[in-house]
Amino acid sequence: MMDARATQALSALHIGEIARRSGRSVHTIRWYETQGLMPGVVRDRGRRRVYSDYHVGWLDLMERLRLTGMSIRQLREYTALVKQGSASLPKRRALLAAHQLRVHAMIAKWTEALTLVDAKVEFYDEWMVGGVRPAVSPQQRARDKRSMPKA
Amino acid sequence: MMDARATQALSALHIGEIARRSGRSVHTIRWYETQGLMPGVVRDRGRRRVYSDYHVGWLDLMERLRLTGMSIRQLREYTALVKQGSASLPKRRALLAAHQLRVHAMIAKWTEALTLVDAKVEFYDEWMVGGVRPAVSPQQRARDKRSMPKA
DNA sequence: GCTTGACCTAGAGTATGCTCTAGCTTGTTC
DNA sequence: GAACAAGCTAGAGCATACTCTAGGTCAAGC
Repeated sequence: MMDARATQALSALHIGEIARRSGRSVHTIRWYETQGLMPGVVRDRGRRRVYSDYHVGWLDLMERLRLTGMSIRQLREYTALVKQGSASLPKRRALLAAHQLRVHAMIAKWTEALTLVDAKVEFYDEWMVGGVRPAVSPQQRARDKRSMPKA
Repeated sequence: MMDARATQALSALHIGEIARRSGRSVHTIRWYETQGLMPGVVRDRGRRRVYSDYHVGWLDLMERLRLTGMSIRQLREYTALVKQGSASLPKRRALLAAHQLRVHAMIAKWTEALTLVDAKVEFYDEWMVGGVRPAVSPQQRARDKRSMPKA
């Protein structure tokens, strides 16, 4: 049976290992720390950064938030809240919920923007098949599509 | 009844007007031109750029493609194809269709990334209501959500 | 013909988010 | 105790996409 020290040792990771597990470079992880995005990083006697499994999950969250368009500035705000402990729970929840709303709005915007691209593709198809430029402009077509999505 | 010259005159726009109509700055529109993103721009006797209604629609398309993540480099490729005339129709269609696929893939990726944020929000809710940190990690919760979306 | 506003070119500056280099220290292995 | 990998800090460099400045030109109204 493993004792607490052994378990602790198993989840103590140096920067190279956490870089490998998170798919980032060591440079990026150190830069994240300078930007205030890495809570609870301690150092060993040789001043090396020591991470745990927690940080693998943390970097996963950071990646997802970045991927969905959250800026480094906002990630810093969120990280600062996490560092404050459980008193900041309502604020953390609000920050993430606001982000969710923004992402859903962005998806709606993208979907809307794609209507014109859809229309362009169809327009090109007709043009290629018919050999002549179709009369209806893709802009008009996109408007039609939006107003009558089920037609 | 309007003759061809009058119609032409009506749709002849200077850069300030097209900036106003497209919601961009004149700087940006000139910069787009240097980047090869403005096909068919002619000059008047005083070397001023002359646009038409076509360019308003063009800038709308550029905006939608940018918004959905297309890079300036790819917009340049697309514009170059448009400048080549109808011989490039199959390539244009392919470029736009590939972009559509990328956007749909991106939306799927975003939706997937949001599962963890959803889980975090629920986790915070429980934590706030219960006063103690819930046992299940948001990472675990996100995994559960993905594998059993209907549970 | 002079003022005024819009336009012109060339190029510098900015914001964001990394990404890498240089030069040095530390821990481990033989 | 020497070699070597991995880590450290400070700071430079880079890609993308604008955004703006400086210094001049042009057209239209008075």
